[in-house]
Amino acid sequence: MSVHASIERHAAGAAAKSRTGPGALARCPDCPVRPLSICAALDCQERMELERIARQMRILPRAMLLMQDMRSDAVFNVTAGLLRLYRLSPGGQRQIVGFAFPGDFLGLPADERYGFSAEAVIATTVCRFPRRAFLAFADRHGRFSQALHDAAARTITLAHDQMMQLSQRRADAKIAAFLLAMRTRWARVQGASFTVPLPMGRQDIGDYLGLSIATVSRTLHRLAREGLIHIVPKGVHIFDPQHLKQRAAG
Amino acid sequence: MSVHASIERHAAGAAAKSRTGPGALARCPDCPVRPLSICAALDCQERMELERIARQMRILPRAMLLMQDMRSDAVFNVTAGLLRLYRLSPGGQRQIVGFAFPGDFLGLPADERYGFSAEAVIATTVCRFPRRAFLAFADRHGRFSQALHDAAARTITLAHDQMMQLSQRRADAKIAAFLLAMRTRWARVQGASFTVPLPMGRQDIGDYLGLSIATVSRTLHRLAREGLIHIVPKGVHIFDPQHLKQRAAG
DNA sequence: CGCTAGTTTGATCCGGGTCAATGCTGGTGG
DNA sequence: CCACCAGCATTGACCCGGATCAAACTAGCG
Repeated sequence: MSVHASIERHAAGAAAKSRTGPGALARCPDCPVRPLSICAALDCQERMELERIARQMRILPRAMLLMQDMRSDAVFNVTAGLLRLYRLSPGGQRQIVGFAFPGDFLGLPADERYGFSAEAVIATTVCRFPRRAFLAFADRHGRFSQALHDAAARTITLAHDQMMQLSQRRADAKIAAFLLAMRTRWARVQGASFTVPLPMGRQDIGDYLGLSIATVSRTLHRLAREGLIHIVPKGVHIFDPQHLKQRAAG
Repeated sequence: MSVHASIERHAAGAAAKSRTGPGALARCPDCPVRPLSICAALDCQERMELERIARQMRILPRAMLLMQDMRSDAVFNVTAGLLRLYRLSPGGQRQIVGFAFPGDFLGLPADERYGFSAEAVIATTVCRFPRRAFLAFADRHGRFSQALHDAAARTITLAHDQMMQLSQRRADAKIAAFLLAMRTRWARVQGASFTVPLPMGRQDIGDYLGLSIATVSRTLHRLAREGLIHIVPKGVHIFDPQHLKQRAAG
């Protein structure tokens, strides 16, 4: 199966009709996630220069954007949707090392090959930059390089947060911490909200937290029974974040 | 208790007597870990410029180098010894998010504050750079900036590796993976070796892998009983890395 | 309407946590 | 040189939470 299976490509400007309806691909000036992304470090002029090497891509649910150990020939900026980032252990099980939200930057590993695989959880759009041209651009623009480094540092912090979750012994603490983390990350994109979307399946949550699918389900329902959350299709309501924080602390 | 308690400071050149005996502090030209560190990206001229803002420090065992959430006023390059990097969860337990080996670079978080605490496991020496001056230097030298970014990317990969270990369900898989990882990291410093040093205590290993001290001990001895390793004071011998790899796979 | 993939829920088992006792080692002082 | 002590490591006994297996249930969707 090809890596870029069921991915549609568009030139950045091609589908731009200054519509914001579903399926529209915004050009840089209308980019909905610019303030969240590394592009926030660019001025109008520089953005136009960067846009010249960008191509927008749509990725259908379950389609793969990039694959672990393949040559990194492109880097990406997520503009909408959600990706799961995962590695496969030699033993064959999947560890989800993170989720990529709108505004997140992807695909610059230490060596020449991607460090994980990425596939769309829901319909997703990304800006694709050829790696060489992107690095050349970064080299010419110090502030942008700085933004890249900040993004890497944020990734490290998120990785450490996830370690804290993984090392929690009790399942309810893991789930509580997970829900709060998801709330925080969606808040960056959509603003604070009562309902926390969980577009990923139970299997994904389990592979992220190191729990079985059964325990994820059971624990969510236990938290619901205790009145801390309310389970809705593809998401939860969080009634009492404070109390949930207490649970996350263990 | 003060953060820099029981830490001795030395000007970079002060203790340099071109000795390499215990207690000697090498100047940059004699730096034992330069090829492993970010300084490898510098030529002789640039190294001298960077050395001017560096100060060597010795850190005694159990002394703290930096503390989570404190303002990051300096960054560090480890030249000898070993540090444990950890965060404390709100629940009060310690998660070791990594160990810093000779050649490792420390202390550039996303925001202005350190993301974790670092303390010496054994007697350790580091190069200390004032943060501002260091960033200014990096800004002037593109290749060095690049090296910094590579270091960050390697940190991310290591964090993902650790997630794989943490998410392993069986303790013997975690321990096996841990031993192999330690072997690899020491190999960068000392060259490949039959004996893998484990200067950290069982509690550290447990807090790194999300295991209790009892399980760490039991599991090590089970692996020893099965002939895969031999336990020595402050370390292990690895007889059969292949077989151990199999165990790590789960 | 029936199929499929995902989710919930129950029953059972086992690995690792916890608690506690014992053993070991290196450092200190008589 | 040896007795003692403190900190760490080892080992045993017991118990609990989450994995596993399996069955029932639900929601999309052709």
